Amino acid sequence: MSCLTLQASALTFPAPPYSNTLSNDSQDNASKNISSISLLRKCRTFKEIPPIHANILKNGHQNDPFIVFELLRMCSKTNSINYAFEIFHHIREPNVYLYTVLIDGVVLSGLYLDSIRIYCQMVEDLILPDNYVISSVLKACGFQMELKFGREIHGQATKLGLCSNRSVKLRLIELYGKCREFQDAKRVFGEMPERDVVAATVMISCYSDHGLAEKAVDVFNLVRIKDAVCWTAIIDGLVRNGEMSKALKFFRRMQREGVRPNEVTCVCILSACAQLGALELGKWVHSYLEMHDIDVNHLVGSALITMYSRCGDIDEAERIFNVLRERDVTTYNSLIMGCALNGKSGKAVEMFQGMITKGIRPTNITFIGVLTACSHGGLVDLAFDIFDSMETKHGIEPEIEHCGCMVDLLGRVGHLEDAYKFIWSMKITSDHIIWGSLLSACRIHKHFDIGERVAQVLVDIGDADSATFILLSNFYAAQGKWEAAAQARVKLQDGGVRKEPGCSSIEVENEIHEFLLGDTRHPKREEIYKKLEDLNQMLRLKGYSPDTEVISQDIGDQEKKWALAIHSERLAICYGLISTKPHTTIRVVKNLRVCSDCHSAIKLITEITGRNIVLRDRNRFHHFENGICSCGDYW
DNA sequence: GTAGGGTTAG
Repeated sequence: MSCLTLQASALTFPAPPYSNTLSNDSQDNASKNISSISLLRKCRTFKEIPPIHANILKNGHQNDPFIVFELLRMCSKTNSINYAFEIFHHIREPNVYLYTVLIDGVVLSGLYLDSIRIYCQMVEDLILPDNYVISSVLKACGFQMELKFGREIHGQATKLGLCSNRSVKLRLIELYGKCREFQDAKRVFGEMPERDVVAATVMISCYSDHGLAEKAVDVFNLVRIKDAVCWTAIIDGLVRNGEMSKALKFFRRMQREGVRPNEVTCVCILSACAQLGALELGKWVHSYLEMHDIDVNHLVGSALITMYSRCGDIDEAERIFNVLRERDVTTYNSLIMGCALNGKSGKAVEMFQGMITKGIRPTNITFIGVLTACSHGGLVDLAFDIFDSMETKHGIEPEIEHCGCMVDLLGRVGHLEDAYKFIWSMKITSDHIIWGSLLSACRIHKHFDIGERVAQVLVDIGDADSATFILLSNFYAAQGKWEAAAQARVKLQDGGVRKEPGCSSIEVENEIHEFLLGDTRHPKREEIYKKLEDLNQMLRLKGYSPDTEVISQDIGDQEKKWALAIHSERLAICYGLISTKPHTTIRVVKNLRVCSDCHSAIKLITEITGRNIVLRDRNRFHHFENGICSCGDYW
């Protein structure tokens, strides 16, 4: 057997320091064994384990494989893998059961390479693998994407006659699926006696992981009796591939077919609601959780907080946070980012400081949240303090996203030269996103000299995407350099990259209605455009005149005014005005940044109609009320 | 007397 391509170097197995007096077979010892085992099985936290372990040592049971098995199992269940290693090192002759339970624990801790090494050690010790240990090590190979070694294990399993085992087959499908070897995954899937719902679920999530949502749906359709987990896998796959409407359709179908969603299903649907800004559906899921007594653990809690905060209801997000039974870093991350997006910078910083005081360790995501908050709130000094503390106090190396927050912040407050220097001083390589963010700030602050330098860098680094060409085009257009602007547009088309069209959506009676620029596809288009015309007249009476500078194409003034008036967010707002009750809040989600002209127009629209309007754009929330926006015209 | 099916925040 040649499985030693990976060295068993990380782990050594010292000789046992204990004397090897095995317990005798007396009735007394047997009952002690059973009581240790049942005690261990009752453990819920790690701190209960050492006293029992001490007792086992005292009674000389440290070499009883059944007791040690239970000890190791409890260590991995209570997330104490180092203690498990310690125990394992002292076992004289570990058998396949003990190796398996250790490998499982190591896999659970995410130490996939270590678990593979332990398996190698086992084979070196001439212990014959069984289907359980093969399944365990295959799981490690899948998560580590260790295809070559995984194939070797597959070969060993075939020689040992273990490949007919269902668990082994499931793990093989998972291994090949995670490694994008779908031919092999399908071959094993086809060998399964029936179209197995669990195997199908594995296939579905692997296809979804690799962006192959259609293939995932094909597999899903093959399954005759679909359970909640299988439904959840396809819904989650669609959500993660950006197919929100399809995901919601599957969710409705799931309920029509009488399959009860579980808490994981709810997390996935809440994530879809958060991305769509579908508050009504999100609320429905929330009440569903309450009605069906589904446990709101920290993941469900985080999903609820994210849903409410991304739908603009930050008060409800805070309320959920406050009543949660368990709060961990994920719940904090969700609310910190929620506060940041909703313009509550102070609250976000307060939460961040609070979690540190409570001893909860922040993650890289926490810093993206709190730095975004600083950026949106213009808190320069505080942002630098926090940014510097990442490495010095928290041992987290800043990534490009964190640097991006800093550049965004310096750009917003008009410190453009500082931002420029900051990018050059970064330890990590800059990208077109960070330079693009600075270019955008240069355009807003009309700092064309720095902008020209930034534009040159962007052209030089040559990894520009469609958004970059649009930024460049808009930058030149803002200076009236129409030819350069047009050239950037030509490059955009030459590169075969298309501009992401501006799209706004609004949820009315549980339906999501989407609008593009000048969209005329909606069944109520006539009423919508009539409303738009009425509003335009009222806007003119209020002294509003369109700021045509924001339109960067070289077209006539009259055309520019029209192009602004039919921006997708205005169409969505008009649909909201005609289809919802007076005084209710209108909530619109836009995929791009709102332009300054629409921003001014919407402020006036809240004055004219007496409605509150909540607009979520690509970067943040704008809560419009009585002619004022929560962003303080600073975004 | 030792043992597991798949799905989860940003």
